[in-house]
Amino acid sequence: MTSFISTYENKVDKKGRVSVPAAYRSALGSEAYQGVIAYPSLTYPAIEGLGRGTLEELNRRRFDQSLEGGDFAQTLVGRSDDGLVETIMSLASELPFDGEGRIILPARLAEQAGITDCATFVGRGTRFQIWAPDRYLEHQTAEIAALRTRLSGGAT
Amino acid sequence: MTSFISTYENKVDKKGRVSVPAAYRSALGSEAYQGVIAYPSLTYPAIEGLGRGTLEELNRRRFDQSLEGGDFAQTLVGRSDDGLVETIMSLASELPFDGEGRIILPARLAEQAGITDCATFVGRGTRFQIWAPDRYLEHQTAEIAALRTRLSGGAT
DNA sequence: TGGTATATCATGGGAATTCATGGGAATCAA
DNA sequence: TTGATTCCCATGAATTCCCATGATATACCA
Repeated sequence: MTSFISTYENKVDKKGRVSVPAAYRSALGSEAYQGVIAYPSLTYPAIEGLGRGTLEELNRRRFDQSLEGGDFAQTLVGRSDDGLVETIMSLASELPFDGEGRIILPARLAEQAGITDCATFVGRGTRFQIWAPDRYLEHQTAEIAALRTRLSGGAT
Repeated sequence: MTSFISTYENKVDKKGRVSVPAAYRSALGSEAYQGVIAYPSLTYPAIEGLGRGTLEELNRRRFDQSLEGGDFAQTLVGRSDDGLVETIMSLASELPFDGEGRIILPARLAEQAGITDCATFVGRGTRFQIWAPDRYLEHQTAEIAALRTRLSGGAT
């Protein structure tokens, strides 16, 4: 299982290129396709990222499940209550690495996340996110505060 | 299952390197990747440590669980009630051993734990902690006193 | 039992490699 | 041609690798 952890802040140059942290790249090491899948977060001003292998496993499991359930309609015409997955698929881009392990952030995604000249890569386990550094700082502060409250109130 | 026990105090050199106690290293012996995962404790001024295998299993189970439950959206956007795992992933670092079994403490983690030139490794079973020696001493005293009180007050 | 040899371990410093970053040349599309 | 994209190479800084040392513990032998 590919695991993305830790956070890194890298620069975005004039051409829109950013180095994907070496640790993330080596986490993807075994995958045939060298690059990542990116799509906008629907809940935060951020870009979501996946390895290609993760995306494929997701789609395969979803496909299998709809066939086993006999829901052929969903498989063929996507008539499903869960439009979320399909919407994301349409918004997703394949971003290949250049020789130095960089990707080019699609303008639409960068804009939506408010990313200009710096980008923060945030590991989330099986996926990762790319934020504008200042927005992430803000978000992270709130995120940790919420967790601390919960932990001090409940179990360890 | 890897088991970390006992307490060790080691030096941190100018480069931020510390030897991981040999006993901990041999506890990880069977794991393919030689190193540990570290993240800040959210309740103490300390660093928490795990074997990589533990982290991988955590991510794998989370991934499988969301797919089997048909919650594909969670896999894609992490729309979930527990931000706990995702927050920890963002705060965690992979610390590989060098040839001598040392790791480099990330500045952020060391600072948060108040560690400068010495570090105390504390076995906690399936995970371990790294403390500043003086803070740990203090914490340990309180911890033991609290236990004594609880035990003498409760059972015969 | 005493003493020595051997292995393991924590620690230190210097050299070599990796990594992020920047710019220019080559390629492609229109 | 013109604009954009991709490929290739250069650079400095940070990191990792490699070897050396001393201390401690363990094994071995007389």
